[in-house]
Amino acid sequence: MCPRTAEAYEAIREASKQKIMQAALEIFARRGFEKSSIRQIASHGGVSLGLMYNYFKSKEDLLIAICQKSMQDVQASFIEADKGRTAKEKLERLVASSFEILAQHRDFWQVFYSLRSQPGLKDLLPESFQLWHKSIHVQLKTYLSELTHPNPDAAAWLLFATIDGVAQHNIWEENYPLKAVLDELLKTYLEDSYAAT
Amino acid sequence: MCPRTAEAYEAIREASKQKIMQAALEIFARRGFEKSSIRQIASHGGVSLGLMYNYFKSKEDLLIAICQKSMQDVQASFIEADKGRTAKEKLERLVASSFEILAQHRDFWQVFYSLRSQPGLKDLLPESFQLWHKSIHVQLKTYLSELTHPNPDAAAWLLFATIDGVAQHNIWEENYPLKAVLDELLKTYLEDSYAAT
Amino acid sequence: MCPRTAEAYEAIREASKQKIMQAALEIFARRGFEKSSIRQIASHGGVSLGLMYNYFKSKEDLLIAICQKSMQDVQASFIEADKGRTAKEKLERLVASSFEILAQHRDFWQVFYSLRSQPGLKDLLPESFQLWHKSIHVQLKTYLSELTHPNPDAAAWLLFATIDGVAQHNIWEENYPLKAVLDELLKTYLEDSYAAT
Amino acid sequence: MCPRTAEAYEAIREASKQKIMQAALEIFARRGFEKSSIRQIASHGGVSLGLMYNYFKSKEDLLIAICQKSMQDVQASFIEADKGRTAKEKLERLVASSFEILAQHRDFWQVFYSLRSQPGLKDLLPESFQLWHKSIHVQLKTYLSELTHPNPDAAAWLLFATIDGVAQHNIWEENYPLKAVLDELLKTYLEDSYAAT
DNA sequence: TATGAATGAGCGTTCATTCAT
DNA sequence: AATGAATGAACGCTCATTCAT
Repeated sequence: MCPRTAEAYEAIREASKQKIMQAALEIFARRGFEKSSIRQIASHGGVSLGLMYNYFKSKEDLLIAICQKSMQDVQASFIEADKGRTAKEKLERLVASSFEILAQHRDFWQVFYSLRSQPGLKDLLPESFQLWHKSIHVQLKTYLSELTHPNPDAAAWLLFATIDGVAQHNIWEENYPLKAVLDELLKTYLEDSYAAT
Repeated sequence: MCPRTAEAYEAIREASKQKIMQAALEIFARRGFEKSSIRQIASHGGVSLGLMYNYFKSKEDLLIAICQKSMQDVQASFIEADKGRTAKEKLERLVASSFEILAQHRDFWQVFYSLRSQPGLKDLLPESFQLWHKSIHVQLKTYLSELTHPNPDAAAWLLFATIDGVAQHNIWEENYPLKAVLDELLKTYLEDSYAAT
Repeated sequence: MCPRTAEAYEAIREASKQKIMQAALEIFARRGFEKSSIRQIASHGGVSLGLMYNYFKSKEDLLIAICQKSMQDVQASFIEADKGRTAKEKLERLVASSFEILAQHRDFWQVFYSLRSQPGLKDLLPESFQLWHKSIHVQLKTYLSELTHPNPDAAAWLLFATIDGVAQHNIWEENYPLKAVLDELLKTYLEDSYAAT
Repeated sequence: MCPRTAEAYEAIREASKQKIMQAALEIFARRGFEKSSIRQIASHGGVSLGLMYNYFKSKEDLLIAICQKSMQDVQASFIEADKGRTAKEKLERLVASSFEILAQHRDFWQVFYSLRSQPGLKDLLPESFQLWHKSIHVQLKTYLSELTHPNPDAAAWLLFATIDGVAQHNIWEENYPLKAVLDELLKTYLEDSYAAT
């Protein structure tokens, strides 16, 4: 009753995995990790309850898998952003692409921000998130150094916090004036007034 | 007909209430609202499981009571901050006092930020939080207008996001260079260069 | 702070006891024994939670006390009914007084009937209820014998069941045509047709 | 892709459902609905605590399911009873079948009567029970009309109360002389003396 | 591979009861 | 005599997880 050609197995496995992860991401974003049940995810993904455990050890394991996959996408986008010529252009690109990524992966960011503020869950994704945080700070610091900012380290932290804050306000607040705020952000941080101060 | 006096009972009640609220705040901050159980809170507070229900209708009611109490403290501090003479001084005080409050009420802010990012929980505290959000934006906008900022609305959103972002990074990140970042923040937003641009 | 003349104590005790029993009877009738809480009863009676335990060992003990007191009232009324001259008159009086008692002690009967059908609770009031059941049957059988009923034992059971059934329908059913049914009852059981059959 | 067939699952489901319903009926009858706990039912049925919730939304839902199933059986028996030729025969059959049903579904009737007398629970089964009550009265009234009873409405209420009362006494009283009482009942209500009076 | 019935630890909550005052 | 704060066993219920098929 269930013969399969061997070569089809891997494709089926991958398809099921993706289906489950996509369903889980949507449910996690909509209801939060704690309040999402495995049943809801399975039902939303159109698979059986037990199938999930063929691919993921546990609910937390599923969350980790989703985060790692999404982080890869995000990282890829960031690397793309680094291709500007001048430091100013790079910074502009970085900001612009950050918010494009935010729009494209809204569900993931929703989940990401709620994970980051939930103390218990932060420890689940220890390495990647911490490393990523650091790397963003370093990247920003580099750009600001190239722009001859007098205090690139503190300014990089500040800019990072600003981007983070805007991103979150944009997610939680409806009708957030994102464009105006980003314009203001670039004006504030990219005025070539550093030499003057 | 010789029970305790009414005042004695009131004192006992108030003490127990505070003990429970304090214990709950610590547990909520440490583990998140959803993952905190009544049993953990009771145990941490050194009271029995059922005592909470003498004072709070439910776990959610307890959360609301905690938030309202903490919000009062926070509001009081903010009002204090408004006593500067010039707009610049007011803004400086607002930023300074915000982070003093953050340090003094770390647990509450931890809980606040995790509530705000959890989809379901945002609706629990609808009025006060939303109003507060708005009022901060308005206050910042007023200060920036007084400082003749060319685009006070967008700048107020931006500044708000920055403060929010710094606050969160300061909470999640150990050894966050808060002082340097705040200096940079004030330098960035309080340069009296608005007239010039 | 709480001096009392010794002679007043007993009066106070009795008054409190009655207040509690009356409150409990009303609550039990309205919500059923299981769903009534000690808190509700104390609150309804205007006394403190703990006072009840000065007078009654437990919730069940309170129930028993109420039933015993009410049964005494009921018994007294029944004895009164036995004062007719002829058997026919006695039977008429018994029926009439039964339903008067029912109307006067509605709350008790409500409780009584719900107790009787609740298996666990039947055992709480073991003697009085059983004895009372038997004595009613005997009394009815005597009357019917005097009326030369050919099968007084079965008829007494039947009449008892009828009275019981009418009483319950009258309690649960709104707008129950009690008067018409009782007329019919008397007509059915008191037709002097026994000699004929 | 080789799970059990859909029919196999359905059979398993039905078996478990029946097991739970049967266990619940027995426990409800023995201890009353309120005093019966899900744990007792599960234990008595030899299944796990949570299994009930795979099949029934709640404890109340389980009760409703049990009542509906039992009511169907009861209704079927009543319809059978209506097949007599004369009104007298129909009435005889109705009474006879009522008490056969009572004997066959003793647990259900125990539960039914305790539900009916418990104030809060009466509202749980609103439609079917109320309708059924009415329909019995109507049916009895019809038979009595056909028997040219001078006051069929009151007599129908009376007969209904009698049947109800006998049924309950038969349930609560051990060694109840049911046969004799029923004979007496039929004699009382089926004497063809209506024309004479 | 895929299914979903079954489990049971743990949750929020209630409430009869105790006891220091 | 009277109070009500405090207790904790037990409740109905949820849900991540297991496993026979």
